[in-house]
Amino acid sequence: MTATDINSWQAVQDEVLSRIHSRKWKPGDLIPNEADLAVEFGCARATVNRALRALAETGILDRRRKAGTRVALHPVRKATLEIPIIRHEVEARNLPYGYALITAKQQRPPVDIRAKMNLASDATAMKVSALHLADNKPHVYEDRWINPLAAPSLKQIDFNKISANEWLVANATFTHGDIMFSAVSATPQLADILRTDIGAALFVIDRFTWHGDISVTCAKLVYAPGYQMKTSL
Amino acid sequence: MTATDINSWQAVQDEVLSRIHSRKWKPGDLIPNEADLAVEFGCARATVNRALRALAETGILDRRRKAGTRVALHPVRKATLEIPIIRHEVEARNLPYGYALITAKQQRPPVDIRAKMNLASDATAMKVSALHLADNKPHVYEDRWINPLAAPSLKQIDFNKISANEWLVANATFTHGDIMFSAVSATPQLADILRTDIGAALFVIDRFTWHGDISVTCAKLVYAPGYQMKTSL
DNA sequence: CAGTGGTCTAGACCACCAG
DNA sequence: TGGTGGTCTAGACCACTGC
Repeated sequence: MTATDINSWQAVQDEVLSRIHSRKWKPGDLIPNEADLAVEFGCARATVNRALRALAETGILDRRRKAGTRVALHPVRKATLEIPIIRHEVEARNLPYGYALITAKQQRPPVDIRAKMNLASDATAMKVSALHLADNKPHVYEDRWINPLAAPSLKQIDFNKISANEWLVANATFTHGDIMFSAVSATPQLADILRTDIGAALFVIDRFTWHGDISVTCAKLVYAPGYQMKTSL
Repeated sequence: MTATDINSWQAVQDEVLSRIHSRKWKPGDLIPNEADLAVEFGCARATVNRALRALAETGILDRRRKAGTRVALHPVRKATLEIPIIRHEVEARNLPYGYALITAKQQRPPVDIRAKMNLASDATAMKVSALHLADNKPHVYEDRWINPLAAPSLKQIDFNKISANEWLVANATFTHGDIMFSAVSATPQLADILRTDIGAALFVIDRFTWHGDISVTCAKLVYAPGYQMKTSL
């Protein structure tokens, strides 16, 4: 029995982490089972379970029925990225936010977009291009296709007043999506919009969202040079 | 009472998601409290709690004591990124993995690294530069400083045989870290190493890890053109 | 202050799967 | 096939916080 009982799942988690960090339990080691730890810590098994499950979700522990719980040998650490609304992201930095619509019109998407969004060959979709500003400087160029089937009230929206980014999150729920991060060189057009040099390295986020098997939107966000996306482990 | 009882937390989660996706519960709406839902679903409150807590962690719900549970108005969706060992990432794509050490030596780090790693002005650290190959082509350039205080057996390691990336995860646990994603233009040196053109847009990951208040390592990973980091929502 | 979510408990049964 | 984690339950108390 330890001097002070460990009776909250947070305390259990801290104790387990401390044993890992002190290398009492090393990567690859099998640790005691839940029942034994519950006895040792003086708490219920469910409490130990909650703590160990949380650690497994972050990738620090590996758990398998019958095989037991091990300290992860190759900690595939999971970083959680928050994907905020662009306006919030800018305002969180205490910078004035600005927004300028470039184009918004319904048209037939090019074949690659049609394929990715699984649209019929004669279908039309809403294309919205806009520039988000931070501190009166170009911040992100947003280039987006929206499937009208997924957002029926789409035609009545004035994308001069609200960004597609913001309108969609509240008005077109999605069930799942994919997101990709990459780097591209500024094309002449992008360089002009973002007021930077042709060839500058730009950070890009591509996002596809779905509602069941209906594509909702496909968006490309191109950030001005110098942008960094940060998170912690 | 629904036709079939909902008695697993997964089923509760599915039912709640289905009500959100069908817009029976819209963004901003207050949903019934745990006790009421437990009665409605015919399960224990703890089961409802487990389901709603999981949804809150992904950002779909907003929960506050006394105020209740609401469908998130601005779903700050959390994407979890897996940060794998580079060799595993390459092998997962069924490509042959290669590794070439460029330099590994103990030296005094430049002032900016010293500052970021919180090292004494006369301290030395191990600098390791290496190239990871996928399919015999340059894949990632790794440029890293390692604090010898955090990895005592450091000098005996032959970084020709194992990458610093891989050795560290198993031999120098960390308590927390920061990670940043950005885009840079290829310098002449980077272009040479990655066999690409000067000025090409490259995806970069910067990572700092700590063990308590001791810096463990600071790494820069520069990916060859075309690299995309993907995840799902 | 009172209602909500947050958590702990003790016990139970079950699903999975390594040996 | 037995040991392990995964989960559910019913009940209880607590912490926070909007009203």
